[in-house]
Amino acid sequence: MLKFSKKADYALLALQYMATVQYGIEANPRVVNTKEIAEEHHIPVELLAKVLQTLAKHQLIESHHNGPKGGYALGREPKDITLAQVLEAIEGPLGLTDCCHEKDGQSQCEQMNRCNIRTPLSRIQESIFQLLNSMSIEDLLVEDTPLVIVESLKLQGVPS
Amino acid sequence: MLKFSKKADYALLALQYMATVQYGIEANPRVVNTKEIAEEHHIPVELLAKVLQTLAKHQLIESHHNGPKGGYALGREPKDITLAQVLEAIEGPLGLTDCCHEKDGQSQCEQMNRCNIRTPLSRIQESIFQLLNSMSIEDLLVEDTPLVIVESLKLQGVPS
DNA sequence: ATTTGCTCCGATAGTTTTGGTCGGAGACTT
DNA sequence: AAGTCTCCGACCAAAACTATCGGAGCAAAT
Ligand code: SF4
Ligand code: SF4
Repeated sequence: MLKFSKKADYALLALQYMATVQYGIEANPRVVNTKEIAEEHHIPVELLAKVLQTLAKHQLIESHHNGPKGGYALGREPKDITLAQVLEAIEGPLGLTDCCHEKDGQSQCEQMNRCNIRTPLSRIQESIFQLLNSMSIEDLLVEDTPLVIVESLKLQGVPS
Repeated sequence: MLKFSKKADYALLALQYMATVQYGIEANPRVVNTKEIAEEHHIPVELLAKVLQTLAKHQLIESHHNGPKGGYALGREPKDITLAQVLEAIEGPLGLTDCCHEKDGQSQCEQMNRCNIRTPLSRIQESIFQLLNSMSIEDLLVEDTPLVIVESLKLQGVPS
């Protein structure tokens, strides 16, 4: 739990790659095909294909099925594609708990009536969502990404 | 993905309940047994039992196996039990990606070498972790929890 | 016009995770 | 000694995730 799925990971990888091609330092705007991305990152081709299809269906990328020169390209500028959008495209609407976006009656959680942790959790949920929404593909676009782990980034003072 | 498991949910529910009993407004310090919590919240008894065992093993609660009057009680004060601790107790160490706490070589992710999204993602991971660590059981302890959804809490300005 | 290389879509296996169950051993109270 | 309780490990079923396959359609190159 609380972990990205492989598909989400692949999606981000692919988007980052496409963004680099189109908007990177050595910008070379062109469409890229599935196989290219897959081989570049050692991702199973067919699975990546389906991920890209899903992204296309959600308007995040555009498919150019133009025979041999077909492929995909970003649908908008990198900064207009937030991580939250990507994640929601890949794995339905995201929610920490079963209860958080329930429209009709209590279809899901049996203990909703007796539940005292719902509000605090939905608050956390909201925070995470905003965090994910505040980052875009552009933020992944740093060339020469250092592989060191950020050991202690400034804690952005969560109010107690 | 990016969702609490039932077990984690049950754990929080149970901890909240125990905290209420011991530290709530009508404080009535006593040990509570598994069945009581389960019936109170309509949780399968045996599953909750295992969750509680796990929590006990991680020192978050104390087991008092004293025959008929046995049960569990919090091991520390509610404010000293953070959500991150609970989650890690229930589902191993939490990490958004497969790559984030790898000690030895690249056991997991095959595309780690070509990966340009690792650093940004680990930053997000870190933010979420700190968020989870900044909330404790005490924060779940509000009596009469309002069921309204918090619409817009302060976004803690992620530095660009 | 035919071939080629691509996207697209649905269906389908294999595997892992999760949710939930069972039964026995140990410990304390009565 | 009997009865309840926790404890612990093993077990099972269902769902989700990962990955694979096969075929249809389309546009450019030949
Ligand atoms: S137990 Fe509470 S927080 Fe968890 S899913 Fe049910 S209503 Fe939501
Ligand atoms: S693709 Fe990159 S971010 Fe994802 S698990 Fe692998 S190394 Fe980590």
